[in-house]
Amino acid sequence: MESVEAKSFKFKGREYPCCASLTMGIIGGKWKTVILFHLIGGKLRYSELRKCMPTVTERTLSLQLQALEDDGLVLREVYHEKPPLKVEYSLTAFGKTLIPLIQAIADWGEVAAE
Amino acid sequence: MESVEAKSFKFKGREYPCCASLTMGIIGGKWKTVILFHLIGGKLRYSELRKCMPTVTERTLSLQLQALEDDGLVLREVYHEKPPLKVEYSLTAFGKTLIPLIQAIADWGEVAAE
DNA sequence: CTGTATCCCTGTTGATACTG
DNA sequence: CAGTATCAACAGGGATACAG
Repeated sequence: MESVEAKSFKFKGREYPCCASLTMGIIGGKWKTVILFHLIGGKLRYSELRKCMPTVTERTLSLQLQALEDDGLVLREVYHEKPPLKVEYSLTAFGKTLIPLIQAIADWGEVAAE
Repeated sequence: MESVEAKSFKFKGREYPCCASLTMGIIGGKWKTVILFHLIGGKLRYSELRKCMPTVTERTLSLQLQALEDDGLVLREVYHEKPPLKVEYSLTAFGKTLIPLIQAIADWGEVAAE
């Protein structure tokens, strides 16, 4: 059909009108890129993430981590062997495909900062 | 000082806790990357942008364009020579520094789309 | 043609307290 | 240690009508 480009992009059941908005729907929001950025270096415990991001609340961090996990970007591993509960977060293989993008976002932010 | 990394990133008077969140503060939101993506190809009139983005409302498109203009990413040129008012939007030099990033965002979205 | 003015709804984020 | 529950606040975004 020669209609005016009505094609849409789908991901996990959500629809987006543009490939750019699909990406933003996944990594957008105030904290997701920050979490992903810190996870580039490797696994981090919940408490380590909080130290990296002192201004986020526990609730928000928890919610964003869940969203990232649901989208398959982040892996959550629980070690409950002994009382000091330990949970580690890391990038999945799919999440790692975002590394160049996250790095570019961080780099641009450094340059643009006054 | 050896404090726990309290440095912040500033842009246009706004403060961000991380270089990644600075970038997202500028190009984040539901529509900004879509607008920038369409402007990569060159100047576009208001009505042309609307055709590219059929699902955005006039109000939102207008607000987002203003925000992009305020941040110095987009140039707004008005031609009011004859009644059919004409306004063209284009990327500024500063806005063009975002092209690789926007392109990467769009590319990732295409690959991730199901 | 290119917007702005209202009004309202919703999602996201935050503060605080509490639990396994 | 690693969260969840609850409540509250706010900004982004949408519908519609109107203006330069």
